[in-house]
Amino acid sequence: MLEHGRTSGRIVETEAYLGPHDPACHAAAGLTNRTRDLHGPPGTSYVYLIYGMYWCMNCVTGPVGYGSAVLIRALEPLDGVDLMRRRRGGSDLTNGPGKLCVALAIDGRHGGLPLNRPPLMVRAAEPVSDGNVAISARIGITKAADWPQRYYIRDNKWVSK
DNA sequence: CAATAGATCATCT
DNA sequence: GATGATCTATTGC
Repeated sequence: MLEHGRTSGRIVETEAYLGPHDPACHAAAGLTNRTRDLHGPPGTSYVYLIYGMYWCMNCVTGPVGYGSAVLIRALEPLDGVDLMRRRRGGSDLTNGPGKLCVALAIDGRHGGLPLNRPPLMVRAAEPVSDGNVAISARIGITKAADWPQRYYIRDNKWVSK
C-alpha cells in the first residue's frame, strides 16, 4: 500500500521502467536535473510533472545512478476516503497515476524521499487473490528490439547474467 | 459508449 | 518551438 498522511491505498496497478536501455524510461535521456531523483537509491521516490499539470509517483528500484523505477498507476482507496473525495472533487479517486497523486496530495516536494518512513510510505498490504494478477506487454514502444534480454542485481549492481 | 480537443509547463532540440 | 509515463469536458454516434 501507498500511504501519505491520513490517506492510503492498496497498489493495484504499476508499470516498470527498466533504466537507460528502456526507450520509454526517463533515464534513457541520461542524468538531467529533472531525473535526478530517478537516479537516486532504491526505495526512494521519483515524482515528476507530466503535461504541465499532473504529478506521477514512482518507486526507484535500481542502484544509485542507474535510473529504473516503477510507476504507481492505480490504487484501491483504503484510508481517508473522505479527504480524497474532497481533493479530487469527483468519484474517480485513485484510478490513474495523476489522479492518485491528487487524492494523496503528492507533488514535486515529495521527490527523493525514502519510502520506508513518513511522510510517504510503501508498506505491505493484503495481496490480491490468486488469478487476479495479470502481466502485459507495454504499448507504444517501437524500439522493443533494442531492449536487453534480461538484467539481474548482483552486489548491488545490474548485470546481464 | 468512443473519439477528440484543450489545459499547461519543465525539459530538451 | 515541440513534446509528453494525464485527465477532463465536450462532441458525436
